Amino acid sequence: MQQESRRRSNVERSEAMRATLIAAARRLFTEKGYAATGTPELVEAAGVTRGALYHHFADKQALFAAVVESESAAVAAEIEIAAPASLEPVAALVEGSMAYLRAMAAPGRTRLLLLDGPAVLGRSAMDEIDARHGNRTLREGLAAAMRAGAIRRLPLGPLTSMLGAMLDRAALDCETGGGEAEARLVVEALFAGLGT
Amino acid sequence: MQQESRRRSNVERSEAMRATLIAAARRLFTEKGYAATGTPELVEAAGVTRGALYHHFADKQALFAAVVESESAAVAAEIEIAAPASLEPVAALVEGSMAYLRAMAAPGRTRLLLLDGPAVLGRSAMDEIDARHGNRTLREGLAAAMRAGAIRRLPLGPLTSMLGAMLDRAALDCETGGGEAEARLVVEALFAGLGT
DNA sequence: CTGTTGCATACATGCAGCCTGTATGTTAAT
DNA sequence: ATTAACATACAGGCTGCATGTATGCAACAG
Repeated sequence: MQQESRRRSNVERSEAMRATLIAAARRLFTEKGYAATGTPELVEAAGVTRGALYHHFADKQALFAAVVESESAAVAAEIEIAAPASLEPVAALVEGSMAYLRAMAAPGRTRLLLLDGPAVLGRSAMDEIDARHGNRTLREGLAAAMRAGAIRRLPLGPLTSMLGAMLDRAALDCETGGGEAEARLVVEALFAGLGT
Repeated sequence: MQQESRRRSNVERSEAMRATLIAAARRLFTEKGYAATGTPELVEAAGVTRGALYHHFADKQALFAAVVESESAAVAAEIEIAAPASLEPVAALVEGSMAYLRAMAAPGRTRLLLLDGPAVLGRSAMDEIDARHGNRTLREGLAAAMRAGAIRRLPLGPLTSMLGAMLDRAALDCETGGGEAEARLVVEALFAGLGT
């Protein structure tokens, strides 16, 4: 009956352990933040010991990075569903932006990805992660809109970076009471203002 | 000769001690970040003991908040010099924005105010500080431009917040090699796009 | 094909060092 | 004399590592 859990290949064991640790870490990091979450509490929530943690991850920060990577990918996936390439360029930008705001409304995501992430991993490391996920979708949307002549031609890197930061901030504002509708007004006005 | 430093009123002693601690803290927090700066090292750099620190500040976080408050005020002062009310509204917005970027180029300021600040003090506390300093100047500039009919009427709170975040991000990008000239292009385009 | 032998991997436990916050002691101002 | 300003000593917790143990795995012998 417990034969499957006893007789398990090493790679299965490792993957299961990593998943368990990442799941527990995501829960605690999103609920209490990075600094307030200790590794003793973390492994106790996961039902394992600190030995397992430090076997699979170099340090607490590496586990945090794994959680950030995972959540960042989940957010990007939600965006790509809401803003398919079939939409008109500017509409896709607006819809993708709103999908980002909805995705970031998941409890604790803003703290994990926007507050603790940059402070713990540093801006450059977060940029590298973002470039593969959330910001990539925005960059592609902007590039498509420029190619179609729907918005002005501007330096793509800085523009993506700055508009992304604007959306990050909108996600934070939505969480602290700011209405999503008002954010949409501003987003639409800014994208419209970029029109040729 | 040392009479002045021996015979000193208590309020003078306190103010001098607070200033000494804040100065040392600013240096270390900007050089190494909040988490990597320990209070033993901090007081040793200031030439005092930990007793003095915990006499004047509730905890390490409170000292950090004092440093943030001080730097934030300094940045706002630099902006108000560069963007006087005599300028035309949109020009004042652009010049104020560029002054903000230059002010944030001081070593370590971006880490202090944009990375560690939000993570350590929380978004709401940082907002409360910003509302009295950096973001206040932007809000006033936007309100004036709206009153003059130079830009579209949009919800002032969200607009200020999101444009401020955009400038924060531009400051970070400038630090990691991104050219200030490119940032200016984007800033000018966005403000121009807001024009009526 | 099967049992055993040797090694690598996965994990548990215990330890050392550091840091934070507080409680207690001492000096100087009022 | 009383209180404020600071120094010193202490307790608790946390991180990372080093050591110990069990389990999977591969090769070889019989």
